[in-house]
Amino acid sequence: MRFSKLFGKTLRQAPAEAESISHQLLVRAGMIAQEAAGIYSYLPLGWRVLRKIENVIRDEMDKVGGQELMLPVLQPFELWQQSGRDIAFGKSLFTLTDRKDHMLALGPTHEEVITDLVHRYVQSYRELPLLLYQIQTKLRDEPRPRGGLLRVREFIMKDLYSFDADEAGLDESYRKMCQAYKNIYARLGLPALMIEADSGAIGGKDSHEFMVITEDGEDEVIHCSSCGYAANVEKAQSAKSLVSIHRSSESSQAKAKSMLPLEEIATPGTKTIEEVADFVGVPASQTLKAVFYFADGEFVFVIIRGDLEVNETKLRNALRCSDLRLATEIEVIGAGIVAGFASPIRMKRVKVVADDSITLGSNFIVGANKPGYHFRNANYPRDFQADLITDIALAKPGDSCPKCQGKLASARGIEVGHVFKLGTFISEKFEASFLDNDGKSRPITMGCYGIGLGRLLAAIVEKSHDANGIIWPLSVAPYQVYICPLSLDKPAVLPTAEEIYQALQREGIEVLFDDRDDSPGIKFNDADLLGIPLRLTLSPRTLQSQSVEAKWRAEKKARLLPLENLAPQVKRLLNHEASLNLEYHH
RNA sequence: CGGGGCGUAGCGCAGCUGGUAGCGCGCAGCGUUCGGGACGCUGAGGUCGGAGGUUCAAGUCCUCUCGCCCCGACCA
Repeated sequence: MRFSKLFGKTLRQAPAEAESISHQLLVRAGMIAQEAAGIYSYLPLGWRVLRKIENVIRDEMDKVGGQELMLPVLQPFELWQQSGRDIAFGKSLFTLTDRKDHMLALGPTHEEVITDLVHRYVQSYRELPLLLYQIQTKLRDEPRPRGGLLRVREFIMKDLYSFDADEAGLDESYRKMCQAYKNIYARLGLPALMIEADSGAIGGKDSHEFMVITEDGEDEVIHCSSCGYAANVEKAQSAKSLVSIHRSSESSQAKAKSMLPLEEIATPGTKTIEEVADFVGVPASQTLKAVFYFADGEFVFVIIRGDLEVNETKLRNALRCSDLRLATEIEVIGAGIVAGFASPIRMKRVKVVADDSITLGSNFIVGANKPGYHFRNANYPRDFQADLITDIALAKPGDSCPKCQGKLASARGIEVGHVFKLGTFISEKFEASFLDNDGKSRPITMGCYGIGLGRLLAAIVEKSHDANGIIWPLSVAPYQVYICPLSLDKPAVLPTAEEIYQALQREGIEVLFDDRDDSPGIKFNDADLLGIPLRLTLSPRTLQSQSVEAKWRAEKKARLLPLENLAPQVKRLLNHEASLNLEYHH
């Protein structure tokens, strides 16, 4: 490609709205252009990168036996009603009506369509397992697109669905897919961490996300440096026992003995946990905190140890509700609760959900549901009950690791892949079943596996750039070589560059030829901004010694290559680099 | 949906207490330059996001509206 003919323009300054590094660099390099919030065009350079990423993914999917197909973007709305996910997706689902007033959804994902399809084709266990995938545009009306390509409303995604006869089969498909994902990230030069993830209120049992740790990421990852435990904060656990060894070895009888009689104490003007704890003279972990929610319209009293925070994702899952919001103070009062002195002990009957932390301690301070009063020595279950006791606490940096008691830390990450064990939830809704070898009908066990291509592209830029621009790994670079002739008006420069351009292309090398009559500064800066891996510079100076200068984008130093037989030399350099990368990753 | 910010030339911005729009980059032409964003001269490009209002007069003041960005809520 001749630079002078390339559609797209490099910018010295990024648009003001570009905040994240990847957004700035991709726009400045002329790779993407914004159309509306969360809607982008890929310009020729960006599209070349995207197609390369796509081919790496396709290659790895095919290697594990995936079969590529193409499902429709327009989906009958009935399919979403059938799975019940029209409600779960809510407003994120783009819908429209056709000329006959028939409602259609623009596919945000394709479990419904593919399960409906598989249900019509698969009858026997002999046809399983099955791995079907597509690489296609997805549409989601995200409440808040952000960060350039990091979160958008229209994006290209590879989604694969696995269909197995049983859990064991699913486990095997899941394992294969995780390995394939790791291969993909390795080939793209992307350090991705596999972490435990939340699978949502109607998801299956296991779910993992692949995270690239970077400041511009929008997810929070909680991880332990001593044992490698890592999870999305939505899912992460932390050890809640404050004096773990002592307390876990304590018998329940000893605990019962240590319970003191419940006692009402005056705590005037103490509304917050800090005020109460200070007033009474105990740590926050010796108090109980009450928080109030509406879950699908039902008032819920949530109780948790005073030093912990509620993890709303966990709470939503525990309640199996789709809509969860904090109750307003007026609603709390309306439920007969004395705000600031709320108590599970002295109140009218409402649903109570407790964090399991309340079972780990004893003799807590808790509200008395009476203005200006708290109880001392509240103990579960002696003094109050709960409808549900489970882990609903938010893990925080500094907490103890649930696996090894090491210290947890927090980091920001970009989710570059998400895999789920769906189980039979969706196949049952669509009656996607098969006959096993005993002639019995059983639902197909499903898994789904997604990678967003644009986000992957952005993540690569986030992780691989310097002050001058992008540094593409060879595997996805829009071009492999950048030919940079200087002083075009001097004899031999342009004709020689032209010859090299032709010769490299004959070797099958992808070349961007900077044939513009511009100053060296402009050319070098653009070459750096675009991030083409190998730059070949020729000028009257290098031609004097019958050579060109070769420089890797990622390196400082350059070397001279003789003009004689240049193309095979460049080919060898590129092959060597490619093999180094593979070795490094495997 | 809550909070904050911003819409003036392709991009980055200036334009105060109202007086009829400017700078840098980029773009076009000519000339001089040519190893890390060179220089001179000439030139093209704007219904100041939109609608309504106040005023002799609105980019500037008022009302409404649309769009974009950030934080949060939300998020298979």
